[in-house]
Amino acid sequence: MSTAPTVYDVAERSGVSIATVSRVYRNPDSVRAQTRERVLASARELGYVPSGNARGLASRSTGVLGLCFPDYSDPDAESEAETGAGDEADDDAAMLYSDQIIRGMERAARRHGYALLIAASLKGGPESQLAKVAGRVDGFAVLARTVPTEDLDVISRRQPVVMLAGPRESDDLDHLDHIETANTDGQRELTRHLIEDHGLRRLAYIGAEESPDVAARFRGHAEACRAAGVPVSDAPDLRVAMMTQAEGARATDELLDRPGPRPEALLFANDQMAVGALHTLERRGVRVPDDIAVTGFDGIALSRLVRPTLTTVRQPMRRMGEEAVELLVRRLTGQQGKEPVSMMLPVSPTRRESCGCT
Amino acid sequence: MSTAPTVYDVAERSGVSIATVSRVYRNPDSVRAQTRERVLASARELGYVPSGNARGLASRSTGVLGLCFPDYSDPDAESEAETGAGDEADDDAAMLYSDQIIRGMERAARRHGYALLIAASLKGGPESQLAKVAGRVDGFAVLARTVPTEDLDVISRRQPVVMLAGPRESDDLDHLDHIETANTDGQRELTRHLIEDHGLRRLAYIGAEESPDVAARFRGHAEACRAAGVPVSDAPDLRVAMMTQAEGARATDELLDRPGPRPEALLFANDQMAVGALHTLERRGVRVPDDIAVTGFDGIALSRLVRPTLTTVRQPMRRMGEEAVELLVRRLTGQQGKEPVSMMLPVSPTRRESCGCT
DNA sequence: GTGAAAGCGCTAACAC
DNA sequence: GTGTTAGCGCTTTCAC
Repeated sequence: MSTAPTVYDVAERSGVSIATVSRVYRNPDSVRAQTRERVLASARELGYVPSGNARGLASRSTGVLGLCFPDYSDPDAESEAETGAGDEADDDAAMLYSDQIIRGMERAARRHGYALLIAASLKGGPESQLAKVAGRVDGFAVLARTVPTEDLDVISRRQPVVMLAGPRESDDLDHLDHIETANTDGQRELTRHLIEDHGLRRLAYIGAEESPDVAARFRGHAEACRAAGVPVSDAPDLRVAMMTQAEGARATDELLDRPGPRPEALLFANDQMAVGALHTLERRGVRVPDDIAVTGFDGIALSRLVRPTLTTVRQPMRRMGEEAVELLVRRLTGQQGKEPVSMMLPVSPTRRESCGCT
Repeated sequence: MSTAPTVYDVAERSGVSIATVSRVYRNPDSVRAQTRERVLASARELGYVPSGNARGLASRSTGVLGLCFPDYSDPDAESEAETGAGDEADDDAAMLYSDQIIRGMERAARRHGYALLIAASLKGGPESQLAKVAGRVDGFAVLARTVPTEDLDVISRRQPVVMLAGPRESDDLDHLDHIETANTDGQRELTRHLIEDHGLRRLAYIGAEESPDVAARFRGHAEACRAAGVPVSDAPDLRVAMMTQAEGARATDELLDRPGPRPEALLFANDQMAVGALHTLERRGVRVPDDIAVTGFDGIALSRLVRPTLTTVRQPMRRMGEEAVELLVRRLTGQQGKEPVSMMLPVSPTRRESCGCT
């Protein structure tokens, strides 16, 4: 792995100038075939590969798009741990959000000739992965709430940034492009379904604290309740810290142990919690959906694997990745005006067994 | 997006030299706190982010690892298309190999402070994605048969490269590090199970042409047959071009229509084909596993979703990604000797319904 | 603790 | 077609 050969080495070995070597790689047709072959030959002999760094520096573009997402490793490990024996589903069947988005972005990036740089953002500060990614790509997407707002603000001044999933955080970031899913619409429809089609009226909503996504979903829930004349509080009936299976299981116990009539339906702000609830309910001998309905949100693979299968709202994460890339590419090619773009992707309420359908 | 601010801008604005600005980002402690704050402040005001390219050029390292994988988009689209209505499983539940490997690599890379650059390799030539990736990373992994051997040969002279899945191709690449799974062992055990535990003797093996993985798997199959005195040919009973569901379905028809006694078991070289076979068998009214056993290979998520659930051999793709990163990092830090490493990861034969178990 | 200066390997005018 | 010459923005000795 001594020192990598450079244009100079190749130029010297093939008796041309470095400019010609460069041309062979950038625009082969601008070099006489014979010369080109000679250059390519010595490049091969030397083991020459153009330095992406030097190229990027000189040409001011990298041909790479990026994605920053939250460090899910902890919650993930946790959910794996408490899933318990016999249920390997979480381990490899469950595609995380980030996986889906990565896939979508990679596909779209490929179509446009870009590669994809991915990194989970750990710590903040100047040493953050965010800065690293930002410094190495032509533009990138960030999963909402992954990084401090102010950092994004700074970075978005020098390159296109698109925020994914999760509403606009504040007016400060109003100049950022932004793609979200129809959280409110999806939850409103699901709640309406429970009320009108299944005749349920005692609904309990469970979500995390301080999550804009949860807030949007709860808003839809509340709207549907009010529209149907069903009582609903101003906030979720129960708030958890992390939206994991463990927390969903615990929340279910707490809800069932509360005095007063048992809820007819448990509406969770995500699938993971709903799955945890399913476990708890089975343990307690409460039948789903006969005794109580359960719904989730997201449409993760696991939602189709559990029994009963989970009624949920599917989010088009893959498409979100694709749209993000399309938008970035448009920005980079100047096809997109100055105005910030705000896009809302439709979701798909999916009725399965846990609400009493089928 | 005008022109991005540089060290010079920050230096000037904060009244220090560019060296100091650089130090603030590389080694904050080597700068007096007061100076540091001043620099950071103007950086923030200017919207400064260090250029990864310039950094990489000057320091000769990128802090990025790479992965090149084959362009699966065609086969994937195909399998999605023919899956037909009502079966959305393929669409978002099925994690592809590459997804699993990406996840494994990303996790491991993160632990070591690296980001991950991923790219599907399309065309060959100097313009290939391979060269692009190679030029932008400190080291990378390649899914077997993704790129021409000679290209790898050249590149591996200047940076660590590890081949994933699939045996050594040739002696030319003997100096490359290499991680594979125990294809032969896994298939041998599965075939043995069918013969000894289920008493089956008329086995048909279906695999692709020219795939080293298939060759290794078939080898295990043949060994198990011979060890049990079961007749077996020198090659798979049927060879397909692509290992898709469609081909698996077609192959099943062909096999069942052949004259002579019907096979007691269909052993496919991957899960996708086996799933296709399941569809065909159901259509023809052949019961699985009562009338015929079916097995796959890989352990994709879909294998657990189909009915009957598919007996298969699970490959630890995620772990493969992790091991690849560990190996690359060891190479980069000089912790790994000069000798090429060759690693074989164990697989997990997984007995489910389609072979008659459970 | 901070500054000055010499590259890192390539691209992009601009000449020839 | 091909060569010359400046940088691109940073890191890195080596002085001070």
